Amino acid sequence: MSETENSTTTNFIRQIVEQDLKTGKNDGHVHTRFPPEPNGYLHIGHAKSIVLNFGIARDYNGQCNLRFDDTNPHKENIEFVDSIQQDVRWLGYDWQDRLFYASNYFQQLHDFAVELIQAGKAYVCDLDGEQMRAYRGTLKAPGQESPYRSRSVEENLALFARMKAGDFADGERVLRAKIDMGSPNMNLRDPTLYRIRHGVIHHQTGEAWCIYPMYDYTHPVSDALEGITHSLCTLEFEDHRPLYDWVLDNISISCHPQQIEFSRLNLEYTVLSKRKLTQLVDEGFVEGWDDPRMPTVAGMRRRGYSAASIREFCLRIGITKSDGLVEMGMLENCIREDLDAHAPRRMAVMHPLKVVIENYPQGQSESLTAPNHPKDEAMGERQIDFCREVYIDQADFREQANKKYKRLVTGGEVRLRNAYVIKCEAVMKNNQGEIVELRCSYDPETLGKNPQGRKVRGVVHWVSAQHGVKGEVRLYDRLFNQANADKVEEGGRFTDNLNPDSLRTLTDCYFEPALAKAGVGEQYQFEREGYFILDSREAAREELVFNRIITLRDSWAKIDKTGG
RNA sequence: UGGGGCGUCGCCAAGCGGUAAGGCACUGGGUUUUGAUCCCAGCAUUCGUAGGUUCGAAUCCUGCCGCCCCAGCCA
Repeated sequence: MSETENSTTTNFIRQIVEQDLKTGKNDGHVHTRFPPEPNGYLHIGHAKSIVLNFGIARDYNGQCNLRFDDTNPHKENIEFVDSIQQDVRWLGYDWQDRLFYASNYFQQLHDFAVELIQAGKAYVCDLDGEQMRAYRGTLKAPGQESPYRSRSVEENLALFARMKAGDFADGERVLRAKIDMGSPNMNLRDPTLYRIRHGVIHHQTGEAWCIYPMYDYTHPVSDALEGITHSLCTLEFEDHRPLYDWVLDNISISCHPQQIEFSRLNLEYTVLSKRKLTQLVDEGFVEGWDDPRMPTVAGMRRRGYSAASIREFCLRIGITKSDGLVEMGMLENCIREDLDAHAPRRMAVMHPLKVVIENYPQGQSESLTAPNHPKDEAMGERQIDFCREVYIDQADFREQANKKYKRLVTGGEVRLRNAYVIKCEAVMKNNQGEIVELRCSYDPETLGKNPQGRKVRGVVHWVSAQHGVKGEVRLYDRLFNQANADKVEEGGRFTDNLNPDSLRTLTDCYFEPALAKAGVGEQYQFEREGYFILDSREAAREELVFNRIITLRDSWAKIDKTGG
């Protein structure tokens, strides 16, 4: 697809980078990083950050590291570490040999902490969580200094060593920065630097450590150690920046990256917080992290979104500091644009209605040729079998309708896509009065050309009853009913907003024979219906199972609804 | 004693003192063996608001209003 990448794309962060380059800051280097915590799967909000960080590195001849911010072992695991790498790669980015873990720096982090203690800028505090909260003050009232704040350097050194040695239980003591309990910025009221965590096996360091550094302390040090020039993060870290700078100003390290914040992505009809996504998975509201309805990279991949379309989306929404709620239509347009250009066309009938073509010889069939793409001849063609009995979609026939309805009506004509024009001669019903079959005739002169003297406006897709392959289709709709899925009534839960009809399964579908050879990861357009992909988890099954990625734009639906 | 941010079309977003880009959505019209695609046209006299500075303000200044974030030993 025509990615706007690196052409017109600019944003305030790129402007800062360009300015830095111009003034020779950082010796003309650009070095970014994408630093996820491995406590869940990546979602489209992460994709925004990935596209930003790796994109800047690529466009300004710099580098971008992948770094796991793995300082809180009991929320993290190796499954997440693996999935994150897979997802970043799938999105099209390469960190080469620069895969890092914050835990790589545990020793250095420790040594810098000792340095802070020696400089009288950090102390061991015995207050428990509740006491600490009380001492911290409130948003409007200053905090009180901890009674342990004035311990001697020697005592702090000894205590910190004992923390590290495992002499204390979880929560018994922490190491704190000595900054300002009266600061209007809560983050500067002697923030915790280290806490004690026993009995957890860290996915990288095992049981080597029982003290773990906090994000606010770890992040600036990790960035500096890696020579990051621009440390990009989301808006909620804005008031952590003074602490980020404090850490680097008070340890013996020369590199001092610039933290720049941008707004996180909010998307209509879904949630993008790891906490909530975790709940959806853990409480069984969805099949898993890769459920096709999930806004995760894994879910979107399984759903059939292309990496290019996700990248394009991330570029189109831009980077700013204002928080917004992006319409789904924006994302949908990106995938439709990509798939329209690249997906081969096929025919599939999802609500079959049998059509018997009475003047077509019994037992006969023929192989018709159909292009794989209406505009791109290079995509070739395939054979489609035609015979006396075919299926069309129930929605493509009405006993009677006004002239706005361009499909088949009793006594009317319609073209079978890539085949002949047929005319409905009779409607067969069962005892309940339901339509079960159509009796039609076909005009043998209409293959590849229009009939003489009359216009046939409608075209419908079809599948040969004799040659078609039966299978399943899963139709996905928005996961939530509310555009702002996070917004809940007093006392409610965000899961109250879940759309009960986000998944519909159709088991009585017919696919044209060429679809039997569909491979994992191949997207198709089922003409007049939408874009589909084989479900990767069901690919081993004998029966075909397709996921609907997205419908085609449907202007008929609007006309029909307004009384067409 | 509160602090930090943000307000430009329905949504996203350029704009950086010289007279409101673009994309999505939407509305018309054309082409079409997909009611798709494609093409063409339309869509902010006005930038949260009230003042001020200026020949000139979305851009600078002041006040007001609205929204978001912060009181984890989470990130």
